[in-house]
Amino acid sequence: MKQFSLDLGETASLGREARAMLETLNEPQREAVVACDGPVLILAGAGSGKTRALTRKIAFLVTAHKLEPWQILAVTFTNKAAAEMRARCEQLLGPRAADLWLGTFHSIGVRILRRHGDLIGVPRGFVIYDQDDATNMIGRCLDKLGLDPKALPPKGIGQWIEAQKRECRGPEHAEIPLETHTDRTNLRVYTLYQEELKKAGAVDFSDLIWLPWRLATEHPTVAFEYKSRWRYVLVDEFQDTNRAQYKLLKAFLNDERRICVVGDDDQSIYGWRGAQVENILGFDRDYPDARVIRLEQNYRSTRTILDVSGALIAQNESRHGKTLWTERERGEAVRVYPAQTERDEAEYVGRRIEALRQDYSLSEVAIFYRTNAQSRAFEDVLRARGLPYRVIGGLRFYDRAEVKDILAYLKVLVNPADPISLERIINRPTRGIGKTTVDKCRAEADARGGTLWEAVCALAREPSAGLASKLAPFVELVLDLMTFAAAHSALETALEVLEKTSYLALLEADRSIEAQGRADNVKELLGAIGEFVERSADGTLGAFLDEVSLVSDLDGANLEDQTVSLMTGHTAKGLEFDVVFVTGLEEGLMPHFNSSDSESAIEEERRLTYVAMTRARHVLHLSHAASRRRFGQSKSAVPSRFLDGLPQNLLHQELGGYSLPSRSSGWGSGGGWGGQRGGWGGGGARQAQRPTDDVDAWVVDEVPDYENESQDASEGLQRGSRIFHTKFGEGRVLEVSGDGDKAKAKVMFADGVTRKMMASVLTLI
DNA sequence: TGTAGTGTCCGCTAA
DNA sequence: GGACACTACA
Repeated sequence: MKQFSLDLGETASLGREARAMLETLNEPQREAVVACDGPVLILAGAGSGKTRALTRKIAFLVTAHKLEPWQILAVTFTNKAAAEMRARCEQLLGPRAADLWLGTFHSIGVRILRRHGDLIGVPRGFVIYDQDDATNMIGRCLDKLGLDPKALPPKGIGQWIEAQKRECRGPEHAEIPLETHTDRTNLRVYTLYQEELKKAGAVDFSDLIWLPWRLATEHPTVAFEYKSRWRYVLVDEFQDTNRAQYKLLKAFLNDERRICVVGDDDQSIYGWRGAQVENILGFDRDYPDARVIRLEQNYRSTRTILDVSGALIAQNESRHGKTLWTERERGEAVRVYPAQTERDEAEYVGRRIEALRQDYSLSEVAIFYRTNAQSRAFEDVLRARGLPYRVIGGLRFYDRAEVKDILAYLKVLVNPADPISLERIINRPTRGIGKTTVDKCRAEADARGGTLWEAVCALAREPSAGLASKLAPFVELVLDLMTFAAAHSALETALEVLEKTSYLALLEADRSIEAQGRADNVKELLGAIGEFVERSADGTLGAFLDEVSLVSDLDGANLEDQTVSLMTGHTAKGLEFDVVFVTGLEEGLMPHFNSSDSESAIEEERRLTYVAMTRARHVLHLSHAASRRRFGQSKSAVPSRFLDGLPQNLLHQELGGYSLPSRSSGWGSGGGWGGQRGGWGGGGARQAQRPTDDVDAWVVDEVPDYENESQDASEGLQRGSRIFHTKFGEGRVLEVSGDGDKAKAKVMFADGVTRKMMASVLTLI
């Protein structure tokens, strides 16, 4: 076999093409590219050019070591990252890059299962269940077992099952915990759940990881095939892999052990979904001969941003520890804005964006927050100021009811055994098949031991059952669509579904704003299908469904156009922007309430904050609010502990609305920020103050109520008032009864129908 | 069987 | 503030 090892000193003997792959790299990057003959761990700090090193390495393997692209497996965290890496490899290697095995763990899992899944009872045409579908399925299982879903929330059981699958433990596995009664019940559900999934021809997200592992361990021929194929394995964002993913990698790794993992323990932010920092912290235990390379030169941020974020992450106890440095300029101070309310915070962000607009493109501005719900205030302000923005994440496009409806139709056409999708569409749009009928169909399916679809077909053919008149047309519809789908493209099929079900027509006939939005979403889905058919070599329905099952929040977001980006810190991982706002730096939010119980959870929150801060190239803003609306109520908040201990000389304290209401000036002036955690004293000119201890004393009831200002129709509503209703549109009040919260109004709407409803759902116009 | 209204619970991050 | 379950009524 060809000599695989190359020392740095030997690079002179490389061909011109291979040498080019080493150009303009710094020393550690070059070392990372060249180290090819055994396990390699690259500890890559934020902005240290790891994607650059990875793509160069792939190209180096092809040009210097003459590996075929299909002999290289590269695993990324998101589809977007995979697409970017493929594009960059194409620049280096040309069309050869198309043959690389490059994708997320989940997409590679799908690929393997599609090819060999039948060996472990996964049919070729399986569908992928998202968390929603899986939860529904668990609900069905509880039903069958006669268990009460209120006492045993399906979501919780789902998490338990997911935890087992993360350890590659099937229901029969010896190490399943059985200590408590809950464990034992969960196992009963898990067992049935797996059976039902099998019957349905479906797999869930975690199955996409652990079933391929099972394939490899139970079927040596399969393992052998991939072991001989993949001569080099690269893994990005290794700090966020879970145990099953690591096991999967090892199961397909051959004796040459040519694996290169890249990650940053300081950026591990997915512990809550099973990521094992230990994978990266203990990599050199698993592979004692692993070469460890550190990339510590940062090319992204100013020195100030680096120093401030570095001071934050240095407070974590459990970390490899590394010091990022840069040759870049000192840059501007990090601005800290103490806001009064979340509205005030959003206004500040809006003002700053307008000021910075001269120097930076809006596509280079990002607002980060801890929870998706926080986007609202920013959206309101940006909209009011006419600043274009885009929210990434939150309610995902493919999670919207109308989109899921259409996808459910398509899933049933591919795999009618899928009961979750079938139940979703059986009465949508309404065709008189209600719960009672569906229950009868379920019972029939159980009695015959077959699938729900078989039961529906059988009952449709049996007039004596009394359900046939409702079911027969539905069965005929689905059968027609199946025939159609077999001979047409994914896009044509989707159009046919909409046509035959009148789904879109019904939405368009409904004049309400919601229905219009839903109709738009359906059309957007059609656009996505059309785009997929054009782009993909395999434009089948099945391929499309696979893809949409695995889209992440970032996928499809066009970050280039002239809009401000809003997203959570989690979604921001791997991205960078010139101007960054890290918002909501308050105790309870960042760190989040649910993480306050353990030091390790706090450390993860700190890493999340660190990730958010290190996205910034030039200008970084940190902000917090004295009070924030949660669940419709104002709640007071103190600045996050993460603000303490930042180097004061690198911060610029903005004057903000964060101040005590005048009537309670008893806290005195100046020095009020000393606090128990320290670090905030000293700023004599600072206007903002906070109470040192008694948080509950914080006065919030004077916070202006922006949300409900001049909108509540329950006051001022009278006979003859013109009103607006989100569903029925404009109307005129005929009669008002009751008062206050309980006031009701009789309204004549534009469609000529009179309706009686709560006054609180109406808006005066 | 479907719909609107009401009550209740719950709340983070996500492929 | 929203998702969901339950109830009253058409």
